[in-house]
Amino acid sequence: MESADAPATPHARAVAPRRVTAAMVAEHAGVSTATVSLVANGKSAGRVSAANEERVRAAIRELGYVVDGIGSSLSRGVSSTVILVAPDISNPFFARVIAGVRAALGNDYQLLLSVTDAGQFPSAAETRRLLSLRPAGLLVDAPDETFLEELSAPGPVVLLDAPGVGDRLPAVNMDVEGGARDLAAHLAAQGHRRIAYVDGITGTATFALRREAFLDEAAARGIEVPPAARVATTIDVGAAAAEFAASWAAWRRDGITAVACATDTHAYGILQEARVKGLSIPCELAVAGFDDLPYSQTSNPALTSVRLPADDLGRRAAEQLRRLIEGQALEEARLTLQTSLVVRASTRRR
Amino acid sequence: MESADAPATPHARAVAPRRVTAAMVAEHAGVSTATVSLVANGKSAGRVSAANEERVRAAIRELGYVVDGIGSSLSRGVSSTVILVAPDISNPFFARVIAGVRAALGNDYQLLLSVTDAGQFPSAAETRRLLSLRPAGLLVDAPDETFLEELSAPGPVVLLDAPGVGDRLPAVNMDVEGGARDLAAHLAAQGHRRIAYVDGITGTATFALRREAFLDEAAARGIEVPPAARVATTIDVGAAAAEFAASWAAWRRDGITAVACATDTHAYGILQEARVKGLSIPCELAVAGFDDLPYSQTSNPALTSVRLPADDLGRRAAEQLRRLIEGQALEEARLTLQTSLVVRASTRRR
DNA sequence: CTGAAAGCGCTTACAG
DNA sequence: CTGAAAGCGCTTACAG
Repeated sequence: MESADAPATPHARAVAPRRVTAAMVAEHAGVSTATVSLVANGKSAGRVSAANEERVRAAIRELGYVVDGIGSSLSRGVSSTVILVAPDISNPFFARVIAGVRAALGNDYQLLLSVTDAGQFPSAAETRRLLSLRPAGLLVDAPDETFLEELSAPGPVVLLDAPGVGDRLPAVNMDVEGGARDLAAHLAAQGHRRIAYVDGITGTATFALRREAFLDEAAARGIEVPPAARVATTIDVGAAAAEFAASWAAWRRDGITAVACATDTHAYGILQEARVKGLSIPCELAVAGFDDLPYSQTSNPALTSVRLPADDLGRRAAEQLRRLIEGQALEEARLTLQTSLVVRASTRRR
Repeated sequence: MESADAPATPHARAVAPRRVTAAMVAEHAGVSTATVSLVANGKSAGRVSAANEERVRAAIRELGYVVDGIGSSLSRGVSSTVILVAPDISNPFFARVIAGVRAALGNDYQLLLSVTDAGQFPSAAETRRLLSLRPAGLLVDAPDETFLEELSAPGPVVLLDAPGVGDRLPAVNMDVEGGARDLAAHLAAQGHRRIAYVDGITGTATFALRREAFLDEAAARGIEVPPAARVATTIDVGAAAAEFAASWAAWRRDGITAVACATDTHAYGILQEARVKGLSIPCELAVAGFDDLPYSQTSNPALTSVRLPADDLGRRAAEQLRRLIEGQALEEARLTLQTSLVVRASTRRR
């Protein structure tokens, strides 16, 4: 666009200078672009003389050269981007998952998130466009089967939090089942015999697993969860509070003494509304959740919760993906991380 | 890598087939890749015969061709990716901002998020790598001056929620100042004369603005906010609750009758702890926040809050960015969106 | 309306 | 150790 005979402005203007290319670096250093590429990518060991190496480094520094991601990707056939596809971004749990992913990816890969509206997944068309960016790998959080079917990614994929979904793909899951059973056992030990269960309303696999395991273990320990005491709301404090406000009178009559929730967020809603009703917790009503969000330590009363290893989930998934990207075989294609029940004041009667 | 004489498998295998290129489509349709490019990019009007157009479309369909983002970007000099850089992902407010951005971007641009740990911004090196992906444009949420200084993006940039920061860049802000003044006026009208202020602890510009405007308007209306009643915590329910628990006795002695918070999240903490202490809200203590998160409608009592137009913030910023990307001039480089005070039970004494 | 060809910036066998 | 050259997949003047 600019005329070619305009005087070359080296790095006089700090603002939006002409893009610095490997060719410019090469000329500046008096070497070929091949040498520049080797040095810039840290592949120079034993292949570039110390003198040239130093020259190239100096030129890179002076000109402020950064390897162009697009050119590099086209040439190598793949970018160094890892895309994390996730349906639920506004979740403190998810923020910690991301932190884990970033830690494992380090500086070698660029993490980008593709998110849609709450609970949604990208459409097939969106996914294809994502893949056309040639990501080095894909991380897919809490996917549904439909999404996985139309995914058919050509490269490495690792699922996170996808119990029972996409069985042929590598995945990192959490033992929510074990956590659910621990919780049921704990409530049984505290003497509860009739319990309510507040579920999530999305069809995410992990919720079904939490519920089924809880109900199963509860039944095995002589706890009843009457059909009228099984409800579901969106993952929202207010929605859970409203549901509890509407249900509590009947539940009380029915002899309910504890509420187990599919997420801590639901539990916060129960706590809030129980306080409004003047219920003493845990004496009149015990409350427990899943996730062990940070706030569960400071809520009043502190919330008993099944601790899910969010950071680890992200970290391990990213580690697996790296192995795949780097062509290594996975020792175990599907990992399941431990969970643990954290008992706090909201259920501790003793 | 594979030997060239391997039999071409057309679309027999659904799983990870060979990447379909424009050249393959061209051959299939009996045209040149130039024609394929024109059709695939919707630039065929008046430049491709109806017959060829149809042939190409058929071939695209049959082969499942998708324009390669990398090749396309390299050729055009820019990708169709918009990168949203944000320091605070786990925030319900931010989820709505993203929804607005997505709505405005539509299918023309691919939105990718670059996030770091809470409150952090990408390092200069990370940013350079981001830019090497040649994004069509950059959206930067709640930036600090340092980040903007080292940014120096070559392409279009629009800031969101960056009051008083990066004055030379286009931005979309919200009139938090007006909202803060409305809130102070409302509390004055309700008869409060001594108020506490709970601030955020990050140095984000919007918080400083909220606080200064509130304090200024409060002073103008004869309200005192004693130094001992100005505190700051992280944006966390538990942290705010703990702060209130520690401060309330002194505040009460000091005659404090209301607490204004920099975010609704802070306010939730105050509400929680006030309930624990058995305070009647709003009679003994009025509480208000900023953001008007969804939960503020259903909290008990419902929370008075300064409503910030999150969707609009995202939408308008993305619209501005699109104009910039498409080479149009901005009518107004810096927009300020209206805010409004939503009065609810937590402050309505009347 | 159409296609051959140049070029985007890089990486990587390959020959020396 | 080094560089010339091919090639990644696409877009876009350009000539016809």
